[in-house]
Parts: sequence; C-alpha cells; structure tokens
Amino acid sequence: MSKILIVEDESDISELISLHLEREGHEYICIANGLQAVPAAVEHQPDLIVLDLMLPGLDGMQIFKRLRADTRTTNIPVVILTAKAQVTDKIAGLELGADDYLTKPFSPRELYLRISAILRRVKKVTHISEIHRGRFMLDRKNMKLFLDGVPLDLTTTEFKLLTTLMENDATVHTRADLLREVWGYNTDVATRTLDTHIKRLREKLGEAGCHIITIRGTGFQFQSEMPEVAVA
Amino acid sequence: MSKILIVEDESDISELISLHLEREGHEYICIANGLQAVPAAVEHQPDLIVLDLMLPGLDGMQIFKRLRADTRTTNIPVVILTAKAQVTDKIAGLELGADDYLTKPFSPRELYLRISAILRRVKKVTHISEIHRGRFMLDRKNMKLFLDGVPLDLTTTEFKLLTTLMENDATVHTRADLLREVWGYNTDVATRTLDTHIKRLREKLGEAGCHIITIRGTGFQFQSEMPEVAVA
DNA sequence: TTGCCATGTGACACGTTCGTCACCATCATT
DNA sequence: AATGATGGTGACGAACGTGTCACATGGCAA
Repeated sequence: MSKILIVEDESDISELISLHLEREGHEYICIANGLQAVPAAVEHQPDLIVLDLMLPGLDGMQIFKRLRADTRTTNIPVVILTAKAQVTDKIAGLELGADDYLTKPFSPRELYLRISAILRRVKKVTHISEIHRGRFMLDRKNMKLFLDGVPLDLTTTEFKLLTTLMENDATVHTRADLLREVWGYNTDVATRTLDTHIKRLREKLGEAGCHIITIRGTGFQFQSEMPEVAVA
Repeated sequence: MSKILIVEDESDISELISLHLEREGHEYICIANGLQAVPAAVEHQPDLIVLDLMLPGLDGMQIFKRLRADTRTTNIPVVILTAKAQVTDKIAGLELGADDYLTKPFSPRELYLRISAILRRVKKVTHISEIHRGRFMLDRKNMKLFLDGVPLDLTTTEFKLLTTLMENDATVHTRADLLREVWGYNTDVATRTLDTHIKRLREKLGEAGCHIITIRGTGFQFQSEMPEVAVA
C-alpha cells in the first residue's frame, strides 16, 4: 500500500483517480489548491504525487519546481497531468524532471498503471537494501543475516565480508579483492586474518557454511544455489 | 552515463534511438534478433532495455516475461515499443510490469526523455544508500560519516543512532523512539545510555556536534541547516 | 532565588571483537 | 609416496565498544 498525493482542482477528475487508487488498496490525499501542494507533501510525505498543471490562477510548473527544490520533497516521484496535447509540452514536462507525463483526456486505468509502474520500480530498488540469495537474506539496515528466516548476529567485519561475497553471487573474489573491499585500500593486515574471518563466518552459518566456497590459489566465492552433491 | 540495450529489428528506428542516446553520452548495444535479448541482457547488464514488441516471428511479450523471470535481469527497467496504438494494448503492457510503454510513431525525443526519467529515478533511489544533509554525508555501505568531506569512523551503535537521526532531518525523535529504533524492541538498556552515545557522537563531530539538538523533555533532533545563531 | 528535574559528562568494568601466530590438514605436482 | 604450498583451526592478548553509574550542570517553574 502506498500513499498518493493528488493535486487537482477538478473534483470529478480527482475522484476518478482516487476511485482507482482506493480500489487497489492505496491511500490518497486530494487537495484542490495548488498553494497547499508543497506543505501537504512535506507533511504527509507521500510515495508519489499526481500534479495537474492547469490549476486556476497558479502555474503548476512553479509548484513542481518548488517540490524539487525542497529537500523534504525532492525525491518524491511526480506524475504530471495536463490538457495540453502537444508533444512539445510533453517533452517540456519530462525535461524538467517529472517521472511521467499524461495529457487529458487520459485513461484512468493507464494513469493508475503508470503510477504503479513507478511505485514498483522505486520499491524494487529500495528493497536492494535487503539482499536475497537462496536461503539467505542479508538485512543491511539492521546488519543481520537471516538463514531460512532465522536471524543471525554478525560482527561489523563479518557483515562487510559477507556483503562483499553475497553482492556478486557465484563470482570469485580474490584474496586481494576481499582485503581491499573489507579492510580498505591501505591494508596491512596479515594474510591469515582473512582466513580466520572466513572460518568465523562459516561457523556462524553452521551447516550452511558450505555456501562459502574456497577457490584454491585464488580466493573465495559465495554460492546461494549449491551444485548437486554426491551423497554416499 | 548509462548503458542501454536496444532490441529492435528495424535498423532505421534503432539508429534513431541510438543517435539520441549517443548524443547525450550514453552507451548502447543494439540487437535485432529477439532470441539474443535475454543472453545479451545477462552478459552486458544494461541499466535499461528498450524492447520492440513487434519482432518478426517472435512474441516480444515472451521475451519480456523471460527477462523478468531471470534473476539476473529481473531488476532491469524495460521500456516497451509497439505499433499497436490501442489504449488497451498500452494497458496490457504496463500491466505486465513494463516501466514505460510507447506506441509508434513516437517522438524520439520523448522516448529519450522517458528513458532519462526512469534512469534518473533509479539512480536517485540507489543513492539513498548515501544520505546527504548539508555538511554531512552518511555512507551506509561503508558505515562512514563524511563531514565536509572528511571521513569519520563510527561504531555500530553510533552509526545506527546517527542514521536514525539523519534519516528524518529536522524532525524530533523521542527518547523512546530512539531506544526502540537503535536498540530494538525489547530494550532494557538504562535511559542514560542514550545520553552517553549522544555525547560520544557529539564528541566525534567536534564543533559540528551542535547539529544534534536536545529537545528538552522529549528527545533529540538532527538539523543539517542551523538556524541563525547570535554571536557575541 | 530556590529547588527540582532533565540532561551532560567522566570514569570504570565487562564482554566482544579482532588480528596474529603456530600448528595441522589438505591438495597438487612430480 | 614425497614434497611444497595453500588453506583451516584453535588459542591468546590487546584494543575496542558498550552499558552503567555517580556526580556535575543547566534550564525551568514556582
């Protein structure tokens, strides 16, 4: 569920939009006065703003610019609506940095789907703060690793090491790479330190420690999907 | 600069697109054969894919579905091109999870701008792994704080505390909120612990420690922009 | 001004984490 | 099978991070 701010003076249009949003389980706030747009956005922190450019006696573009200028609203996606049908207008809107641009008359379903597409994209990218790999889920925000849903506490170094390994699933990281990535550029830690931390990680992973694979002579590798193993 | 994969059999159209992309400093790969789409995407890992649905003897939708099914390409934004002008077709495309959908004939400039809008959005969200607030920049990936560009090392607790404070600039966090956010739900740490960590943070920030503001009786607040201060 | 209460501060002690090293196990090569 | 090299392991001490407390400070209301 997301929160959408609709800035639109024609109540029949805003109702048309909100109807669709409500049906799909979204929350929405409608305002008809363009002057309230920025304060409302600041206060409600919506996930997306639908902005009609043709507000009476107010330049919608100005509102858009202010939304982008304020640090508290600058990252909120904006979909612009307008009656101007010319391609050049469309281009002007996108050029200013709107996320999408629709001209009236528009299909409410298309608007809804375009809103969904943007929300989907944002959510997808945001979720990258969690790395999912097979049985593993690395929660970067809370520095926790979930193995089959079971939370495991990691120390700072273990966390960095595992992050580096997991970020590129199934690719080999040389010892030098890992040293640099985890310990920083000018590393003077002994070579065996890496091995010790790999060991500690494997210990915490328990039986799943085998997902950290040694590449003899080169380095290590994380594999979420194990190749088939011969069982005696 | 971004890398775009263009899947389009009509060479005049792909040239039209690539011309625009090149002019704006983007890198692109053109392929005419739909069967190569998924392998090419896997190999090149483009930032965005432009996919023409009307490929000869091949269902473009199938390609799209495969792109979404493969874990190595599922997160790559896709813009769909098609000759079908019906709104229902447009809706079908968006419904499947495309990021944008244009019908031929389209303005190459509009396509370019729509591509830019998506790239901009993705980049913006990705960059949220860095929180910029005035003189401060919190690098969540490396758990470092940059003050005026100078790196400062933070401990895990300091990092979490500062993250919580900085995420909502200029909003007040109650002591209870902070305790819960940083130390977790079932907290049994003494109340003074929070004060001690605030103190340690302020110490590390040095003269900039004043950006962490005490709200007497309530909690604390981070302010990147200081209100004017009377100077003696 | 007084007194109370919220917050700031310094010190301490405990547990954790980290890097190092010596030694063992294992693999590849001949 | 012997040899050398590479990786695994266990133990240890130092450094670090953390929570707690006692006391100092300072704001606010009566």
